[in-house]
Amino acid sequence: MTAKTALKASTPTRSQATAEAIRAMILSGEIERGEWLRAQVLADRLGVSRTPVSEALGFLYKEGLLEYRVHRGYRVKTFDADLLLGAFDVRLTLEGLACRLIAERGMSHATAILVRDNLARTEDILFNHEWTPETRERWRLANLEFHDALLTEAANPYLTEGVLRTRQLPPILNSAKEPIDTNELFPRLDRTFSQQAFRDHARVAEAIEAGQGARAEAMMKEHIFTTREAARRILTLMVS
Amino acid sequence: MTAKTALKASTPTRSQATAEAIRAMILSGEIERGEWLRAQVLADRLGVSRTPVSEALGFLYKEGLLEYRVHRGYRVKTFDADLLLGAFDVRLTLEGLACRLIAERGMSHATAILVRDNLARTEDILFNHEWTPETRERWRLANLEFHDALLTEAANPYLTEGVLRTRQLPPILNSAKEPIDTNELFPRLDRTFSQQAFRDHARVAEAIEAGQGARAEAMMKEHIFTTREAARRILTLMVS
DNA sequence: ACATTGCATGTTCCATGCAATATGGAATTA
DNA sequence: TAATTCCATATTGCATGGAACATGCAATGT
Repeated sequence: MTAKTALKASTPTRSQATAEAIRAMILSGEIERGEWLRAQVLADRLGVSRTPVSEALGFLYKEGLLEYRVHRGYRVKTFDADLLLGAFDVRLTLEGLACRLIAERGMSHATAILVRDNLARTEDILFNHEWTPETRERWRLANLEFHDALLTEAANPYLTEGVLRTRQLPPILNSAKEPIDTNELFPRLDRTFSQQAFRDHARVAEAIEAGQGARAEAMMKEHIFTTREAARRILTLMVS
Repeated sequence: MTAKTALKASTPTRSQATAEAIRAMILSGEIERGEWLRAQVLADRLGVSRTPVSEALGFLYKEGLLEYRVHRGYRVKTFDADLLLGAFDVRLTLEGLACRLIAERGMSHATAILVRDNLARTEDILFNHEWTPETRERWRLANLEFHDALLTEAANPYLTEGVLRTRQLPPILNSAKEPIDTNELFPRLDRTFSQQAFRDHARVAEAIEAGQGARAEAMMKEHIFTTREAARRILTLMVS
């Protein structure tokens, strides 16, 4: 455990800063799954009182990151394969819906530009550079940007919120003491996966621009389904 | 404003009881849309301190019922037609997914019994009784029970949570000072709508029991789409 | 041995006082 | 008059102490 960590002052309230700090602790594995979170301990560690800690925990609870028991407090949610796969089911359904809606109602010019640029950058990363942890991270961020751009374009808070919730689980999965580095395990497979993902993205974008709603939806669902299967394989790896 | 209201002691903590009390105030129209919620006022009215009120407001905010501004507080979220229709888009997609998953993996015996019983009761309500506000309310509860049974059977917290969020909006819609009583406006239309909903339910159940995933999904989506269109008509009624 | 009851302990839950700040209008200026 | 600055005020945000309560263990009884 690190000593008293200073909170970023960039967030307007201590509660929000505290929530982000605790979230980071969970995702980094500093706080383990199933561990009870004591308010006083967190408050001391973060240099705030128990009040903003309590608010932050409630916030993360509503986000689905923690579980709660009256007069016992909060702890990092534990989950099994069914829960993880279920999260992917919801996610692919909702992101598929987003693509169809965008295709049917048309994409804004700004998003169209962003998506095209994103695809060009992603292609460059994948095919003009060596596959190192650094390029892999750049690819991961570009990948996220693509999905976020479409979510934003869909302009549906319920859809966005639902997707964001399902995204919490996979990072927790990797927050184990010995996170699984797929790139180290299967560098070629990992790169092939990324290239396939890029081609999926391109086809989704093509379908949207052509106004092919059903195709855009199906393609996005298939795209995320691939990730779902990968997650399942990793999960079985961890269990065995 | 009523005098100091005693909170139900049935909930384990004051915060939760307070959240439910405030939710009821919003849905009953006692608190109007766009109105700022002052913590001290609510605390006095409910006979608690500001702490549980604050927690309750944060809770309802995360549920999507309120909006929040730093150092200003919370107020009942205002919404437009796009947001409401978007909520229905998400809801029909997710409940459709639930039906498909259940059809594919098979329904538990307990749920099968419950669904069959629910359909029998609903049919009785609709075809063997006069259409009064009282029977209408009984139908509404039976209708809700059907949807909840399938949500429970799907056993996917992300799906359930997403649907519950979308359900918050329509009640707010009716929380205006002069709620729209569709039954009073169009009693025949209202009953016809309910009967159509019943037949939809029956077909969904039939498809699920037959293991027809795609049909179950499509039928549930169509079923909720009908409600979506009704909501849209009501909304235009309110604006004009 | 096993179940049940009572209790000590640690933690959450809540009340309250003070500090921080967003806001609306008065005072000021061009 | 219109725009701008400044400030009083109301309200939230936060800290802290004490009440309430779940839990695990020891004592007691069957």
